[in-house]
Amino acid sequence: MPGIMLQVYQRLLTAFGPQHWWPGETPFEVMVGAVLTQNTNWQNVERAIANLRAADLLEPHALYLVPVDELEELIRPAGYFRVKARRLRALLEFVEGRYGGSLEWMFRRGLPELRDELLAIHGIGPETADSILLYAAGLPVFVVDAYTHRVLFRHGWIDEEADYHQIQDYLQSSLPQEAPLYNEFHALFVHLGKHYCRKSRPKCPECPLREMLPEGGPQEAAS
DNA sequence: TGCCAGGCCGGGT
DNA sequence: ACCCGGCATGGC
Repeated sequence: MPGIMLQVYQRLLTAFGPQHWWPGETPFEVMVGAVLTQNTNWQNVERAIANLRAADLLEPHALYLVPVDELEELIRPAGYFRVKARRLRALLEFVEGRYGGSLEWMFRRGLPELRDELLAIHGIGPETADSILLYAAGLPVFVVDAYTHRVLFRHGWIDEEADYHQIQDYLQSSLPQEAPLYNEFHALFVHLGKHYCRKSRPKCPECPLREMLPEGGPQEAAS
């Protein structure tokens, strides 16, 4: 009998199909997107990325040479643009200073050292670090986000107060440790969270996981 | 038209 | 240790 999370994965995959989800055309674009999407709609991030692409700046050394105030204007559509410009600077200075601007060299560092290095950068928290590790470097790290938390909590599979690493451990210990699986599963969580397991007005009756809800419906958030 | 979106940091208790 | 405000744009 397969684990519950494997069953969830199978159901979502059957219902939605493979997402082939890759949040960028290159590893560097993925890295930039990971910072820009912090608490922000992906659609806004795409506008900011489009600005960077139009300016031919989707490359570590080129972007590193851009002054913060210019960077701010380029990424303005992504929101929190002053904060994010500085977070991107911190990341770029790290890549430049520590790895000579080479993501190849950076990714060669591997787990768990690279994760620790990323977390030490100002403005890079667990989700941003893990997005870079999974989607840019292809390393087997499950990305936990607000959608993941909500889906797992509403079905009673985790506590509402479960922190990032508890949720990550739960998923990684329930699944084969394979990057392609984590990649696809995370994308399926996002799709589910956006269209069915939404924050307000969830569509549980039509959700592919409806039969896996606890007795009496989804867990409600504590008041 | 308000509410929300793929977080993270820093300051106050 | 915990809680909370700040950060900002654009779509539904």
